[in-house]
Amino acid sequence: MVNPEKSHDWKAYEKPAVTVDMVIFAIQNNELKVLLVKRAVEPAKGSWNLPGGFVRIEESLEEAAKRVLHDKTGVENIYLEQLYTFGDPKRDSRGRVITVSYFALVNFDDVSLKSSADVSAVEFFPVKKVPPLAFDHLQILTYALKRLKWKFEYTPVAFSLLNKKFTLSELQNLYEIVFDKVFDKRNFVKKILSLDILKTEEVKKDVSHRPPMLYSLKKQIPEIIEII
Amino acid sequence: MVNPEKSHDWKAYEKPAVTVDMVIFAIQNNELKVLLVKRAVEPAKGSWNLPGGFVRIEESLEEAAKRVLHDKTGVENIYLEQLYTFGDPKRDSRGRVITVSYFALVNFDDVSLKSSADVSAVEFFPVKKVPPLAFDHLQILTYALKRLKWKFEYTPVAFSLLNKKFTLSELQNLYEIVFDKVFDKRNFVKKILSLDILKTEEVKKDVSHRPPMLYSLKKQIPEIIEII
DNA sequence: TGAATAGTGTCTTTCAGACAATATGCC
DNA sequence: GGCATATTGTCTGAAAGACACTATTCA
Repeated sequence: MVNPEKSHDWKAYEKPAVTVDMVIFAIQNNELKVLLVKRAVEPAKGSWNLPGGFVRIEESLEEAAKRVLHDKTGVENIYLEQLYTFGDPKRDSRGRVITVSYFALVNFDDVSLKSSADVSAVEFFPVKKVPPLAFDHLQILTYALKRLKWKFEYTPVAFSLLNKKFTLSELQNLYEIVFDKVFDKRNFVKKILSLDILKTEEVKKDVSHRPPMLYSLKKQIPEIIEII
Repeated sequence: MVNPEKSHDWKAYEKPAVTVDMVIFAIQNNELKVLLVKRAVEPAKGSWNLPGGFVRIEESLEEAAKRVLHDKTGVENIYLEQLYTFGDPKRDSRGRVITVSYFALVNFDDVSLKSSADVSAVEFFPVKKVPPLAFDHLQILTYALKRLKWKFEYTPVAFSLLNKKFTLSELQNLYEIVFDKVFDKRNFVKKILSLDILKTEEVKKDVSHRPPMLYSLKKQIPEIIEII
């Protein structure tokens, strides 16, 4: 076998294909959901998997991730973060495919799902009820869920899933969905407000009960901050 | 341009090269050091960079990382973790090269540095005094340092850098090197022992002062645990 | 005035952090 | 006894967590 480093002839060396796979989370009906696509082509035709695509030769990994995200959901400018790179030589039956996984948080109301030639369905599934996934995509999803919880605990990503102005109940509700447990309202509010990252807006209108205060994020927020 | 997903002819599509780059940390002379190699070949001939190599078509990413690590340092079975994947199209002047970075913690005493045809020098540098690095390797190193500190704070990785039996002073010394600050001895010991992850071994022999107690890690240790 | 949700305060316990004196072994 | 390093405890302040009642709007 040729050693590419020694021969300096690295271009002649066989290269793996590189893809991005997206774990796209959203909240709907008080549930945490993840976007899946049904494959219309081989391999694993007919099975569900994470949306993804090949990285083009002239685009960066993040550009590829944004392209896939936009193609499937129509959303832009959302929270996007690289997760992990999976490169087992046998993970794809077509040959050597290395995938760089990303996770994204989208506001469900902003999404308009779009299909394409290679998929027969695009759908959000509750993370507790995902169908069997092709390739190693369950492993990727599991990894993303772990990262999601960590991010909620230590960074202000949760606000990416809310509208610009939100109530403290909406925020608490979001944390309760992600961590799948209830928090004490008094302690939750005390903690959040003590972080000094929120400012009050106006009072919410058109609710059939005591109207809550609307809050928004302050301009300068630390990237790492213990939330819960 | 051909769309590989639609054409199903993805093998004809131009593929990027994939490398692994290693950030290998060790402690020597009470300093945190990182392993660098001096390039003997173009591009960037004569400049320092992180050790790395192309991922072979039949090996996993982690196998590639272990191979590079072993080739340069001779060590095996050490702490190894994937860091991040860098894929800017212009990061390497030779063409499209995506690199999966790894970080490793090695015990300096176990290392025997080895050169190879493509490098003219292999050397540990104090992280505070690294020479200019080729490509985006400074960015990778910066990222690795951030991860290293996080790992020290929240996981028991520090013990990978110590002998199996160690004194609490050695452990504290390690933390002081990594965080570049001093900790109060009483508070440090109180905190570490309260974690209930250490067990006492025998008293250390052959020291010319009061002999310290040796400790070792218990068998079952949580992966995430707030240390400091 | 009842239904629905918003908003708020106290107590206890735990933990981080500041701080220095005594113990042990070797020479 | 002197040197070098090991070992140990108390106090204070901050924050987490348990816990329940009052306020506001609308129908």
